[in-house]
Amino acid sequence: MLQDPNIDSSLTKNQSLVLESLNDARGPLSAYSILDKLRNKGFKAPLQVYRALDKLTEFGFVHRLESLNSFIACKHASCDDSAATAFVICDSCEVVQEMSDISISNFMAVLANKASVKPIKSNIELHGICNDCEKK
Amino acid sequence: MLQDPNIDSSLTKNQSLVLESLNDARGPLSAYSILDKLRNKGFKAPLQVYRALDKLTEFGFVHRLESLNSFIACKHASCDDSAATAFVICDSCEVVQEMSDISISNFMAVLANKASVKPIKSNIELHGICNDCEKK
DNA sequence: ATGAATAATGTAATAATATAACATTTACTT
DNA sequence: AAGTAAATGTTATATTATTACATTATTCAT
Ligand SMILES: [Zn+2]
Ligand SMILES: [Zn+2]
Ligand SMILES: [Zn+2]
Ligand SMILES: [Zn+2]
Repeated sequence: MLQDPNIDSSLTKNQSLVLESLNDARGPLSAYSILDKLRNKGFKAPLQVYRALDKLTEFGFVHRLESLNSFIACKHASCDDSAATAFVICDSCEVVQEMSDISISNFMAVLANKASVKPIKSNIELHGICNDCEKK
Repeated sequence: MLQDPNIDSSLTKNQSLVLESLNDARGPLSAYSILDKLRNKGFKAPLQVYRALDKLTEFGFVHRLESLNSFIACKHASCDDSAATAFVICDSCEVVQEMSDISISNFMAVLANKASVKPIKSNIELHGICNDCEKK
């Protein structure tokens, strides 16, 4: 084999296929729509997708959008554990912006402190109408 | 009838029953666990619960926890539309704290502005381990 | 009061999302 | 090569949510 077809050689075949699907998509995908896209690559059962998504999420390559029951490839070079991320979702065109800056992490740290909770994972999703859709 | 049994007389019977279930619960409930609690009050189908939850959410009496696919009664006198709310969830004991102050609203307004999006609804959920569970 | 319009409900069927269980294969370590 | 851990294949099932359509209750103008 001349070249590793995986984007990241540490990924397994199923993980690579799922990540490619998400990278190719212009928006978030449900697990079952990923399954449908990968049926011609041999995928037959939802668990193949969910297992790959679990790992990809663990690695930080994929995020789950809780309010949409769907998944999206990380748009950042690396969303390490310390960096909290927020998603801004247009309810009209379904475009998702992934925002990740220190002010988000700081805000969540303050919130955790106020609530006397040791933070594990934060989930911030803002639904609205994007500029382009608003103009129409 | 001497007295209206509803907490809020504007609520219908099904809405009141669902809200009472959530008020009685010590944590968030799934729609199906609400259904089970209300079978002895005549509930037979999930739609009875989901329809009541839709209205209660619209009125601001109930919030949906997206990351848990579950619902919780609002702990504030009134969570009006302008006040963003954040939920802090202990992954060990499942206690949920509802936080609502102006800094949360301000933070989401800044986020919306950065993303050039007109905000509709925000969802902030922080998972962690609460003080009590941490000590154990 | 009466009838039209609106809102809420009842009920059955089905769709959409996610996991459990167990056998098999592959990759890594020694 | 043998042993271990990780990943995969496959079937069945659990959980969450909605569609569709008939019925009943409430509201409001006449
Ligand atoms: Zn990311
Ligand atoms: Zn848009
Ligand atoms: Zn509230
Ligand atoms: Zn706790």
